[in-house]
Amino acid sequence: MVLQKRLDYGFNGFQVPVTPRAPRSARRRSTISKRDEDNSMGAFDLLATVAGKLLLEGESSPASSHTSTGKEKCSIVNDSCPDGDKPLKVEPCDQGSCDRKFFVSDNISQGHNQSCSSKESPVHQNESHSVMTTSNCSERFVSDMLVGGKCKNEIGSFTSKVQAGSSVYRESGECKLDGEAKVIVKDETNKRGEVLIGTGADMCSLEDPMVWEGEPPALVSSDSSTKVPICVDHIPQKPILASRDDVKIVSRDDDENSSGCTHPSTTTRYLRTAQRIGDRRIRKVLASRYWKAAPKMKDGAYSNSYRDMRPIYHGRKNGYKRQRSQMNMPFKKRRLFDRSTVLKSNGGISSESFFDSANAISSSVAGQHSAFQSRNSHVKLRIKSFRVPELFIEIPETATVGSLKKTVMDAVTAVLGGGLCVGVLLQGKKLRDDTKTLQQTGISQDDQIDSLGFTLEPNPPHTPTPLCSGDSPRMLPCDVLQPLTRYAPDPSSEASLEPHMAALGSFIESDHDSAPSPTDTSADKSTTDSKALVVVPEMSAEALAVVPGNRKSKRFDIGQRRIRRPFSVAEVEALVQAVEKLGTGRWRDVKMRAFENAKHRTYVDLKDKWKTLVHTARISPQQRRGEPVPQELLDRVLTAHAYWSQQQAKQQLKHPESCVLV
DNA sequence: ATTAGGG
DNA sequence: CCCTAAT
Repeated sequence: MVLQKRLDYGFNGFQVPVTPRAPRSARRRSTISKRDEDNSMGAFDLLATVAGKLLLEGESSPASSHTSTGKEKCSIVNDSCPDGDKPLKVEPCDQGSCDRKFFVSDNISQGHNQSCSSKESPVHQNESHSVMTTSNCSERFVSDMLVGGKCKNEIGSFTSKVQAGSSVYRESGECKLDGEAKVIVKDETNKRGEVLIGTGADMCSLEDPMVWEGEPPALVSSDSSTKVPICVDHIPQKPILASRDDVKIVSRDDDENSSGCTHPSTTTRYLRTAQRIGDRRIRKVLASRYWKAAPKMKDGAYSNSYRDMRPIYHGRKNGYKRQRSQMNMPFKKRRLFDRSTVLKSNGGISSESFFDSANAISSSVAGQHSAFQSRNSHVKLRIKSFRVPELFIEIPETATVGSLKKTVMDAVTAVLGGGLCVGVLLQGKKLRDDTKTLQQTGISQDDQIDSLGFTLEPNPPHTPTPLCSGDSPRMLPCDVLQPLTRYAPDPSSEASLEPHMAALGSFIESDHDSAPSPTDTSADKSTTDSKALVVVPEMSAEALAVVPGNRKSKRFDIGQRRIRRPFSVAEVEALVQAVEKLGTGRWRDVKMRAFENAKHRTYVDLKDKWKTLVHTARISPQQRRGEPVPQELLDRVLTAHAYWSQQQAKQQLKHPESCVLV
């Protein structure tokens, strides 16, 4: 048996909150709640436009692992870059079938990585590029974001059409938001004459053939013969004017009704190895099923266990076993094998531990978005880009590039398809009342428009709720996870307040609505610097998982494995304390007592955690993994376990009749 | 819906 | 964490 080497790539800025499957309880819930509807119509229906159309597309796409298929959305462009950072970018693309709008490639030049990219892509050295590499990465992508086409709202209450023109600004008369406002996402030719949307090689740095393996990603053009790849991070040497018709993307939303939706959004993040220098972490992590999705992988390639703590040989054993058993498995079961292969981590460059605290996909609209007041009293906005939270990916060295692409794609897709909703921030403050008009909120005012921001959030925002927050759990300040806030050298991150994601690791659910967002404090900062737009805090992944944002996300949700959320010491502490008090057979009570507000922790989870705690306490410290649990707690675990085991035995002696014969 | 255990 | 069986 060969130990499988896995490459860990921390995607700074991806924050991949692989949308966790909704808790069972949630999954059982009714389909579409009122809230869903409300949210679906939330701010500009960007959710539907952006998340729904773009991301979910990957759902049905075949699992292609070969780069030769040209179906991958994730591309690793520059392999010449040493071990250090491997920039990746998520780009909107269209494989012709409009199956997916995103793909990831890594051709972003980085400030500290100039030598690499410059070699491959001379263009990176030009002035326009320096912008990206230095402080304006995200900004650049903003323009990339093309939102357009017709999108029929599923709720059917209204139709919105957000369009993005290419270099030529265009306004759609059909664009309607709640019948009140028109949002035009415009991609304007920038001053430098750079156009983000163009055709063919002009658009992206194709110096490196690897960029577009197979068929070049392109938008579906009205003229089917014309492919319009959208790569924002590569600044075309010359401006390319594309007519609006050139950028039409067929929406898959409602096959019958949706005609076209264009909104490729691009985000650039850096893909980097989790550790420095050629350091490839060798881990055997993730359940074998995580990797099952990666086609063409040999048995040995499968990860062996999800606990990262099992003997290697289990890997093969399990992989084989699963592989076989899967064949005779009902679909319901089988689907579980195709789960996401991504884990979310703190993404810290040097951070070792996985930690999926912020389950929030808190994607934020990074970068500036400019707004324009049109003569029709319409508010025109240009959203430069949405930030995709950080992702953490692990993949065997033996995996193909294609599988890596797919893995990344899946991760991104999972995140985006998990039910995103759009949040609107003004002056750094979140606008929660969806019923207010842009006029009322001030969005339409010239002086306010620059402080407007959008965020992509993992879960539908709470509907406007009363001031009282009693209904929602609050986040404990403790257990703040610093690493989470790490982002790639993206200038926009400066503007974004990182701290917001901090507390997500807390076992106490945070309350999106009531918890003051860090953003609030920087309102003035946003205000003046249009570049620094929003930041999006909030949302706990949990919330995300609980209520699918829309039908699509719902489908996506199916079979989605819950994201792994290691227990924090604080949680362990709470668990231990509760068990000491209640015993080991009353998980329901333990849950209610200590994890009432931690919706993502079910009593089964607690029971399982206790099980592992007992195990952990029994093994040598050297064998333990993950965030170390204070020995003191482990001692208490053993003590409590012993005590309650004894109690249980006593009970059985007293009431043998209740004892089940084995 | 819970609990207990194996995977 | 998932999945099941048994309550």
